[in-house]
Amino acid sequence: MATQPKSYHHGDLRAALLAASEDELTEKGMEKFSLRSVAKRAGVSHAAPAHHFGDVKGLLTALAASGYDRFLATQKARQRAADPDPREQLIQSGLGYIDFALAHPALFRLMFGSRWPEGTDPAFKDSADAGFEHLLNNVSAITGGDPEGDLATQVMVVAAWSTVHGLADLLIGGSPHYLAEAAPEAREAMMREIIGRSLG
Amino acid sequence: MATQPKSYHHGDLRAALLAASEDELTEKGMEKFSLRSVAKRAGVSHAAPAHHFGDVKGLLTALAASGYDRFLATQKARQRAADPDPREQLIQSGLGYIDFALAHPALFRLMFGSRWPEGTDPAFKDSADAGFEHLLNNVSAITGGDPEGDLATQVMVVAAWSTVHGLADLLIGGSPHYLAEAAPEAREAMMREIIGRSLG
DNA sequence: CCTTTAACTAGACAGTGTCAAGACGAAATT
DNA sequence: AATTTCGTCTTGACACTGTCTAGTTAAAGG
Repeated sequence: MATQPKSYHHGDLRAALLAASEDELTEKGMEKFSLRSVAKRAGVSHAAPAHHFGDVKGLLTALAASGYDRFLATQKARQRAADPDPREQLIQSGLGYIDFALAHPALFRLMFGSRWPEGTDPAFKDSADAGFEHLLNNVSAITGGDPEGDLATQVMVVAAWSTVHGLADLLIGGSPHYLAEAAPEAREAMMREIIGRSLG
Repeated sequence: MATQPKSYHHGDLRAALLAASEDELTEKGMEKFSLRSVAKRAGVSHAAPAHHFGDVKGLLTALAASGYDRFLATQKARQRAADPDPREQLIQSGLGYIDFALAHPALFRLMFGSRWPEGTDPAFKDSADAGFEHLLNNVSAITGGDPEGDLATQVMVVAAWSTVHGLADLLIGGSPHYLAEAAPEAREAMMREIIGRSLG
């Protein structure tokens, strides 16, 4: 018993609340999410979260930021284990994008598909921007162009991102059925084909 | 004064509540949506909606179903006004898909990006399925293949849908900035290019 | 040891969705 | 034409929500 569990001061309540929030989100979804239930999970009073996050929006903003960090890590991990060819690297990053979405659907939709997070929050913005920059780097490694000036690079960025993002969001919703219900190998093969096609 | 506005029986409260729900959704977003506020908009008591829709999930399911109907109508309208070439028809349908998402972002995300609607509801299912069948028809008009058996047709269905859906969902979120902030003509040109590319 | 200060609790408040009971008014039955 | 029936809507209550204020605890600094 390295830590006494019931001291008045928690020790790292901020981290505990983030973990509890993610459990709450995973089990109940954003539709049934409750701040008081999160506090109960962490073993503190219902008003404790306010001191660390202000309100529920602040808590969800921090959770989404941590989500973006792990989201990027998932993509990079897949890229490290794959062929270093720039085109293959981008495809692997896209497959990691989709992996994360399917492993954490409610968190993914909190990040991308809701207005809960405060977009102007610095930590949130940094984490979200890092993901976008990673995409820009992956694409410019293929085209050799500047993401800010070169039109072909911009088009490839939008094409790859929208295709991968659309696949992720549709699959979370179970559509289309013959892709969502396909065997993992067949599904990945089809997604590889489609992502590759989007790159021209 | 064709109708007396304050009779005990409303007349068509069901339709009025659906319209009020959409206003509520548009103005406050799903995050601040309130059933009691919807009832107030329609000028009835807070418990009146229950008799027509059961609970809030029932109301949102019906709203999403009506959304799918208009969603499909938006796509068909754009197709009617365009070149009958099958490929151009599919692109126009996709641009209509995105038009609807940008015109009704909260409704679009209620339909595609939430677990609020009850997926097993017959009316909802019919409306949602009609949109999918329309996509299948558009694609098989290009490939000439059977959507259920032909792999190339299936791949094109997934490619087109995910690309268009991803564009719509990203644009609602304001990403990527150089596409979201582009002039309408430039934006449509880029989207045409990207959707066309997804078709191979 | 005493004071300061951050961390957390307790209680109250307005607002939420849902349920039970009843009031209203139109349509159906006699 | 009078009366019953029935779908429609209201009222009031309930448990639960997020947030605010005031107060309690315990760790840190002088």
